Amino acid sequence: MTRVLVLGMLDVQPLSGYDIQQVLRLSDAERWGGVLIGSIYHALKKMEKEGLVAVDSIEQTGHRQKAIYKITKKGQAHLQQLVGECLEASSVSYPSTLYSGLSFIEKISNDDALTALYHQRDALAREYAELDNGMRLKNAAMSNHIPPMTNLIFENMFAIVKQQQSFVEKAIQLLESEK
Amino acid sequence: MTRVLVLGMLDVQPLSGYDIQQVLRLSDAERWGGVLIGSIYHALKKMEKEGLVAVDSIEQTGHRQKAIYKITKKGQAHLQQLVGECLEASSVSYPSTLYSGLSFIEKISNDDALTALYHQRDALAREYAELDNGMRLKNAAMSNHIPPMTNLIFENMFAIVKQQQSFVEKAIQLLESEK
DNA sequence: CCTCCGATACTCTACGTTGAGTATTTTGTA
DNA sequence: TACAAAATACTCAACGTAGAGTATCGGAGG
Repeated sequence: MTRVLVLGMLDVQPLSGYDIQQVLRLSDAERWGGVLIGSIYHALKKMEKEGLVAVDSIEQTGHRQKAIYKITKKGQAHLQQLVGECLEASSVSYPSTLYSGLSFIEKISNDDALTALYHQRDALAREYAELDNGMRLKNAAMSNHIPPMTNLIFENMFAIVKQQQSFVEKAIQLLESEK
Repeated sequence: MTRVLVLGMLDVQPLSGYDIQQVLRLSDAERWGGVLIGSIYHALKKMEKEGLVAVDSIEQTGHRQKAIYKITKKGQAHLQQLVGECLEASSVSYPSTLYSGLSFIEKISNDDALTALYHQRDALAREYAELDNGMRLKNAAMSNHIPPMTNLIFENMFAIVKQQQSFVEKAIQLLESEK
């Protein structure tokens, strides 16, 4: 997945590892992608060896230098391959840590469990607020003309968070009723 | 997460790595957990070094032997810690591979994209069917007395798959309308 | 003019995951 | 009873992730 993001960005224009990190940070991909610095540089190095990307130029700034990578023909073909795979592979992702926590919830006291789930609820509320804020910013930046696919993704993210909120709410009610 | 599952199971009774794999496979945790063999043995070895689990006994069968692990006092404390963390950490998980595929969907032809998304739709339908089947089996095995928390988890899984299905449907419609 | 803080650009190592691979034992079946 | 297939039990190396750590550079305030 890191590879798709990195290749996809390099296909627009040559970038350095740091640039990629920045663009990712500013784009909404940061929220759902969660790709960290280490993975980006690793992917670049790896893909360079595989001939999917190549160093375009090296910019010098005093004693510091940065490598600008560009995508190769082979890399573009690989990108298409990867995009296809991403689209067709089953995409359900369950909140497995929460599930495992709930599965073994009897291992801790009812009170401790409730406290933890209240934190969970707060975290979800924050997530929702940040998402909302992110979309407002995006809307403002694009003067209310967000591309339809991006919009679909946003809507899906909202739906996922909402679903998770109602799930946690039910779990809390269940625990509270057992008091 | 592997650790919670492994510790949680060992807290019920001593098991070997292979046993853990089997129990996981039979339980519904296999569906959402997706913990692989390698990870289990790795977790066991690691936790043994940390004093969270210990070898309870070694069963000999001819020239083959299997190590039965048990949880330690320290491990039980750690398990409680972990369960708490699992419950309180924000649990939203977005389908990031699908998102990245959709983000770069212009990199492939409209037709290829649609073909891939039809596969995605099929995969989701299969997932739904398997989930349904899994719950029926569970219901039968427990003679319709599934514990409420397990039931909540099942319901949440259904909701997630359904949400994903409607998302993919919308994406498909969007692409078809652009033909 | 200096200095200190934050941005820039990347390195490095520890860690968990993944699944193919290995070797033994049991089971079905002819 | 003999043989192949399946189950058992685990090993191992390659790989990606993670994020603390290192070092340089630019600019704002004293």
